Amino acid sequence: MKIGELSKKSGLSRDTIRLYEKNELISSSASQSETNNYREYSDDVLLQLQFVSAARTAGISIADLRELMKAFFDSCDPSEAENVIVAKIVELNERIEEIKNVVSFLEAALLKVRGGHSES
Amino acid sequence: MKIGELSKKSGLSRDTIRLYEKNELISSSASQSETNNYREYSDDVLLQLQFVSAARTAGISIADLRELMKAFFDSCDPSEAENVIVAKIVELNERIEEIKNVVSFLEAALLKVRGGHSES
DNA sequence: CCAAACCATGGACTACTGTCTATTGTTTTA
DNA sequence: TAAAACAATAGACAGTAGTCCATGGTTTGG
Repeated sequence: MKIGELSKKSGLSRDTIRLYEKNELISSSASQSETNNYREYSDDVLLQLQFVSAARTAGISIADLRELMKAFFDSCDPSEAENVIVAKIVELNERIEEIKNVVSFLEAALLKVRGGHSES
Repeated sequence: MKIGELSKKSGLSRDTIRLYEKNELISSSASQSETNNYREYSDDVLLQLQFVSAARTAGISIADLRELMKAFFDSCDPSEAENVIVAKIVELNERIEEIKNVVSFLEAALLKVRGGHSES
């Protein structure tokens, strides 16, 4: 498919898709036609974009995603790929804990706001 | 305390502290001295900075933190403050779920990388 | 056929965060 | 008292992420 269709299906703008491609998060091939330089995207790219989109929402940087996507698709060395992925899982679990801490703090603050004016 | 001490205790740079103050995440008072315009920070500000720091690490934006800090300290209307805090808790829990989804995806990818070449 | 819709490219631009620098003034300390 | 350390301010700067625009080429539908 061409970028317009990919844009519609992924919900990402053309510009964003091109940005991701420039950063090697996805790849494309040249169009069949010899007369233009349109890019052709496979269905797999749509799946990849869906993952990338979710990961970006979760706060994973483009640079980190490049590493991940490379590990998924380009790695000649499986153990290298494994290391990258495991490291990212660890990091994300840490982030979950951080967010949980913030949530705990907010819940405590909520109790105070709701009524606990016992001190001072 | 003055900004140097606050910087040491919080682990944030003077510049970052000033940035946060400009964005109303913390506040300070004028120094006792009449001859300078140094700012004076209370111990509470240190606690606030520790929260802010954790929240920034967890990916909460300065703009959102301004709303939260305002809800904590400046709100004349407790139910308004409550709404802001509850909304943020909901949002953070959603973010946790998003990150968990990404982790699940990565774990599945790990299985594939580790050996599961059964299909295709 | 021709206009509308599509595509690629490059660069400008925005917003956000944070750092660094220069300047100037104040306090501390040796 | 003089140097060193500290402070405030403003503006420049850098990196990240994404959008917008201008240009020019291509495809498609009426």
